[in-house]
Amino acid sequence: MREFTVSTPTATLVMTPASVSTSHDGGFGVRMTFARDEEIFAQEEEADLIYKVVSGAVRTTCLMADGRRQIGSFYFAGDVFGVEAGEFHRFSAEALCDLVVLVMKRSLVERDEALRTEVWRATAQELARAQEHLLLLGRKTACEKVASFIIDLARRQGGEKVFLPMCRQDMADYLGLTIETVSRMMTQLQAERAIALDDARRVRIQGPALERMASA
Amino acid sequence: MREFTVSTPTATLVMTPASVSTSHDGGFGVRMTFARDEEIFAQEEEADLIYKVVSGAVRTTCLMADGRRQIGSFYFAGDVFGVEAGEFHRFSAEALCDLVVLVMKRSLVERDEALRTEVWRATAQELARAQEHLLLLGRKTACEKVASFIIDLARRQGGEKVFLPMCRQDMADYLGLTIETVSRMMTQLQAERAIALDDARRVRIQGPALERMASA
DNA sequence: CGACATATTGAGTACATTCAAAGTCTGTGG
DNA sequence: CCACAGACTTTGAATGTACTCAATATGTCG
Repeated sequence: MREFTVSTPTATLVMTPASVSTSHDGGFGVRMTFARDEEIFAQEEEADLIYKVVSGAVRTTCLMADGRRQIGSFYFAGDVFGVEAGEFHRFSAEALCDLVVLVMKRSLVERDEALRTEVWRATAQELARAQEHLLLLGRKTACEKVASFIIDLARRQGGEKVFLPMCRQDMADYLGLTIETVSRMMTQLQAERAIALDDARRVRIQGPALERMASA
Repeated sequence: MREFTVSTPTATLVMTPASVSTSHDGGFGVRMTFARDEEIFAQEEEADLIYKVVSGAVRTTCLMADGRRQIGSFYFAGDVFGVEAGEFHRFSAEALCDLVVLVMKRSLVERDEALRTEVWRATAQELARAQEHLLLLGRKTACEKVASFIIDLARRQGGEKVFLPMCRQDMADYLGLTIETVSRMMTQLQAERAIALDDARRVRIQGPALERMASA
């Protein structure tokens, strides 16, 4: 169906003394960088590390045997990801674009009071996001899904101008749609003057029309 | 669209000395009971309590302005629910059937080491469930949704015989379908000898056929 | 038994999909 | 600077899965 560059995280892991920081920024330890589409961890892989985005963006995806794909979430600067209830990752994580993260051993996080609190907050926040996502997937129309998605990104980026760091396929796999449908809805939102497109990835929200179409 | 009996929790809150237990069972404090379809907490209500099911079952639901409904999760004996990242509940919670829960103040949980750990584990587990639910809603067919749902319940109940404590409307709102489609899929699964129905709520899983249809 | 809620079945429709083609953007090399 | 290749996006036409509306069946409780 689609292909992914499967390169090992270690291939780009920077472990020079200069790249290792031991405190600040929540106490997360090692800095790592990934190129666009590189895998950070794989589905079914052991989950002994916890990550925090410094810059760039991440998607987590679940791939079914026949190639169907669901994106669980997108993560941006400041977001924590990779937290699991069990021993293994249930989704894989990939860099949406060039990425810098801080990485910490799960066992260390569990021992440190402040880190544990931070990770707990992040987990609860992620659950809230997932629940919002459930409503979107289960009960919203294609148009509402796309509108909600743009509004969500706008909130996270804090402005009327929204940059979409992901391709249409990623949007589709997040929204439970096809690329064609996403594209059609973008066109429709433009026609209805809810958004304007500078190019495929640069959206401007035009007044309150989009909010109305999202049925938040 | 549909109606709910909106009665206050306090109406059935048992606060006699006999019903108050202070420890055991994870340290959750006060015992409360709810009748079928009673509301435990409401969407947008302040989230200052955390709950644990003793017996019975719970559904959490999000209601849109136009009546569309999404069920976030079902909770059974031993499950913790009502945990929020923010100050308010984003879903409401209702008793699926006669229900007994243990209730504890959120502020107390946050102060107690053992409780905090238990609640954290429950939150991470709930996130994992929600992610599985995302895949189901976003990428599975109606038939796969119903098959997966029955298998999930079977795992939680631990056996070939599955009891569905919820009505078809609740199943539909969990699976992002209509009652008619759920009903048709139940009939289809029967026709294909994946399940047998003793009555609408008593399902027997017939060998490995159902697993195959779930595309887990 | 009759009344009401819940569940199933049937027929026609609609929304999103599939398959196909055309258009746009980006980067590379001449 | 322009031409070309490849990836991504948009548009078009036909199809199909799940939905809506309607009727019937089953179950439960007075």
